[in-house]
Amino acid sequence: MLDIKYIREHAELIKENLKNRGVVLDLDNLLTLDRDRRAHMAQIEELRAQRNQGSKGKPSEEDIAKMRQVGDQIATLEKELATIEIDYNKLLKAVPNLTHPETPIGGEEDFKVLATEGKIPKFNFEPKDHEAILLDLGLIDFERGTKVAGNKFFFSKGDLVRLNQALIQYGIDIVTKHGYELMETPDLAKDEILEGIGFNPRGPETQIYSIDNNDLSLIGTAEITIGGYHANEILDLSKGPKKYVALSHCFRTEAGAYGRTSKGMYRVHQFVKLEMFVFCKPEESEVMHQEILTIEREIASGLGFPYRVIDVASQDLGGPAYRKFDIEAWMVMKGDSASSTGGYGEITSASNCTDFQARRLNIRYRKENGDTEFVHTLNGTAINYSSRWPIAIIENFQQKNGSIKIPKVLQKYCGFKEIKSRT
RNA sequence: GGAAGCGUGGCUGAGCGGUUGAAAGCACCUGAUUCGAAAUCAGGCAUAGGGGCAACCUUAUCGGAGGUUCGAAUCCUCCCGCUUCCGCCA
Repeated sequence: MLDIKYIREHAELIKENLKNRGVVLDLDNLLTLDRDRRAHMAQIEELRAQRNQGSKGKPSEEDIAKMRQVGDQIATLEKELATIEIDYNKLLKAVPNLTHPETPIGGEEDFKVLATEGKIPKFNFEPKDHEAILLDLGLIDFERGTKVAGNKFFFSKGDLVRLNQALIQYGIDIVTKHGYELMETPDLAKDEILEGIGFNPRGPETQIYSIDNNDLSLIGTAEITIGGYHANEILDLSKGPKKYVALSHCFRTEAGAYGRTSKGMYRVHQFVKLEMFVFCKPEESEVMHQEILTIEREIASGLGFPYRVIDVASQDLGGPAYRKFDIEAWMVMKGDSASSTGGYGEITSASNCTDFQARRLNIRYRKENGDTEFVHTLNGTAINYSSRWPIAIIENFQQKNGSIKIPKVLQKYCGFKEIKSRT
């Protein structure tokens, strides 16, 4: 959520930003509602002042009659105000965050490549996608996953499970080394927390599973629970930013997702993710954004598959992000023609959300002069399993004989150097 | 899941329909006293919104949301949380 004062005073800039982000929204209507809202508030306050004055001490019968009238007027105005505020809040929450000046303007394809690392593998055999490899090795069961929980759920088995655990151990060791406090979070959160972070828990376009007869939803990422962790708090950031790394399950309905990019574990309803989250002062957020990206690269580079870093374009940012860096790993499954051996697929996303989330979650910090100010929040993927990180490993390090070489850094965690068929 | 009790400012804690944004104490800040400190004395000490160049004015907030009333921290309803007891259970 943006500050209405800022919107009021920078209407043209906001309109430009809406255009750049491809968001259609009637800003003039919001400004009209804002004026109307404040006018109503002024009137109500005036009448309340009258009533407060009139109701002091023991009023006479005459005063009571008069105040009863004032009360009726207040009630009428309050009803009008409530109606105005429904539309006002809906519109205000729909205004996306401002955009970093260096963010490329444009759609999904208009990202800017900031860095490329590693060599694209050259296979002296026909490489397979992870689904085929894992099925051949007997380490994944989609059919029974579907039987038990529905399409896009699956069972992981044997050494794949050990690989998953190793990935998390490896990720935890690297991130905590950088001073991030390790947490495990609830896998469910209240709708108000989801909304504060910028998710839409219910409604036709939601990506979130919600629980019936309850205000709880399954979280799509630990970003939700860690953001909520400090909701309605005034933080002490005098000793530096608050940095967390949190492990949770992630649940996504992925409504409408289909086609080639949904193959195997790329787009699933449930996975596990280790997520970094930072609360910091506004002047620190750009540096923290770089730090998160650096840690993500350290994790990816250690595993040894090729990847690139992109500066995500304006229309692909989502509402809360001011700027977003994605790491995309090379994956065989991403080959989009018979001639190509692969393509890039997103494995991390690091967002600087400035004060957009903090404003709604009411998270501030105490400045040295005693004032409070909204913090900036940032989040970024450290690593995950049952989804894209194992894909990158399995597809890049597959061998001609159908086995998978395990990156050296993982071997001490999982206790084996390769995954091979047991038959 | 059932029953009872409770949720008031940074903390302790009064108030249970009418100058109560809220007594008192602790903590904290300023000043007096002191060579300095302690003690003592005087004063200050919540947050957010709206208006005003400003001094200032005004509204809201006593777990949350509604309701009753001319008027609610105080009464009613629902929700959330905490404590204790019972039940159930990894």
